[in-house]
Amino acid sequence: MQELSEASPCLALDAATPELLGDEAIERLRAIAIQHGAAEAGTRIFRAGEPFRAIYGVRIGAIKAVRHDEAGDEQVVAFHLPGEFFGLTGIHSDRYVNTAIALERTAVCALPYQRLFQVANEQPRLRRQLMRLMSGVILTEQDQYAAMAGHTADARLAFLLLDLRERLSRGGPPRERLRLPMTRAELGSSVGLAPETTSRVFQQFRRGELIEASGRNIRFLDIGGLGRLAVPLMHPGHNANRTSAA
Amino acid sequence: MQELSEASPCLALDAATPELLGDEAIERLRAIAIQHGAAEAGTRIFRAGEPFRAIYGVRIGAIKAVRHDEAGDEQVVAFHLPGEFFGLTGIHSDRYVNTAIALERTAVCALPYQRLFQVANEQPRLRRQLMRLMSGVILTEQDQYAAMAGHTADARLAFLLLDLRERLSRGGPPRERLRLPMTRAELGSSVGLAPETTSRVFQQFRRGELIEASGRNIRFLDIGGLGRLAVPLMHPGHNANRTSAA
DNA sequence: CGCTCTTTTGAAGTGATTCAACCCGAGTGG
DNA sequence: CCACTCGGGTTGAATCACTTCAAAAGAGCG
Repeated sequence: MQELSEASPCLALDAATPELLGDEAIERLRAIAIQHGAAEAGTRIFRAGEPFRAIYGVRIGAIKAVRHDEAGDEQVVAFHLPGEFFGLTGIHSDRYVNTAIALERTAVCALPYQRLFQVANEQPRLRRQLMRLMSGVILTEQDQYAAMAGHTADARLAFLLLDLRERLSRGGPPRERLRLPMTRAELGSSVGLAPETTSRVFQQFRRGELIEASGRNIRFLDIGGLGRLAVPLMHPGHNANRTSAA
Repeated sequence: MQELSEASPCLALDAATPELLGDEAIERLRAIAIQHGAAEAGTRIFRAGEPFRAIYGVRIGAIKAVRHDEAGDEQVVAFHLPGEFFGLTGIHSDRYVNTAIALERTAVCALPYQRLFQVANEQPRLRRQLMRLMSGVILTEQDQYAAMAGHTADARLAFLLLDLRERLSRGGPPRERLRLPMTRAELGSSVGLAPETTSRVFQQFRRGELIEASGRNIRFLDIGGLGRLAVPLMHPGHNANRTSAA
């Protein structure tokens, strides 16, 4: 389905890298990046509590970042899609705080953090990009947070679907059809809804002719309509340079 | 009530600064920091959409970061307490995305971002601390996010109260009594609850002998009990070096 | 001392969860 | 090739939690 060879987005630190970082920085990054082979669905990239060693980038596929309560049920904290980075919270704690699990056949690359910062010490522009990257993650988190707080299930899922549409179309223009890498349960969990509720809202969207959906295949019929549902929580400058955290 | 002169926490980039940064970095930071005088409750430090110029630190008082939907009602995104930094999302967007409002008489200091990064360019340890700071913000956001998703009003507020207790006792041991700088409505809004619900949960906590509360004055009677309510979403390493974002 | 904003309380309404059953499609083995 | 199984998805009915609306009591501030 998806090619395992591809212009490595692992080096696309945030948006337009080559111009922003300069050729030398790119070369240095390429040298330290460790390309991992394809991981099957369900593979854990790292577990909560493990010592922090590297920041990861998604090349192809998709990752979910989850936390477990002691009952053992998992709560999805974020999704990480191609071109995005995860594992950033480890910088602060020296340990990963989430567990990262592949949702489908997925390839990631690792940027070992010691070496990454060595390079950053010599490359001011890379430093700037790293800061922007982290700031962007904070922004994304806050958007998600605001999207959840005190809004209905429709609004949350409309927001999530539009968000995923944008991120899954990364690079190109937003796509009308796409295949979601996650289950209804995971979709719901990420915005604090039960799987049944998620399913019901999907039905409602179908009846309202907002989307077509069979299984994980989605077709967007009425972006404006979804936007109107999600609108209470949108804000300007909500677009480009999206990245996720772990 | 609170002294306006005090060892400036504006320079306390994250936890134990002097050892971590070195005297020179501290001196440089002190030189660029702009100490603002006391701002009355209700003062806006910056507004969403304004161009990003500086990162702010709270010296005394408290700040709320809010977003407005087009209906005009505000949603609290975060609180910023003494020793914490805010305005970090501006790095990514070149504009502030939230509005920062003083909750009480509050003094902040500004670290103009151009100069801050000039200093960071020459001080590797400062860079490291900045990264850690931002990583910590991401972590905090995720904690809040996880705290909200699919949990009851009791759990959310128990979590919030314990969090505030820890942050308001910054430096010293956790205090048993404290004065909350925000209203019930603001407390509730920050975790996605209506003010009435917040009030009712407070009553419930009182009846359960978990806290005493009259107005904004809180006394913690049973930390363990609160912890048990909030527990589904706690995780280890959740403590030190807290910071907030805007 | 009176005004206003905050907090509290009640009662009714609504939206999401829960529990349970059923369906569907993919994969497996007879 | 078909029956079986298993996980994910859908649907219904009952319950529960939070919100909403309304009203009154407090608290803080001029």
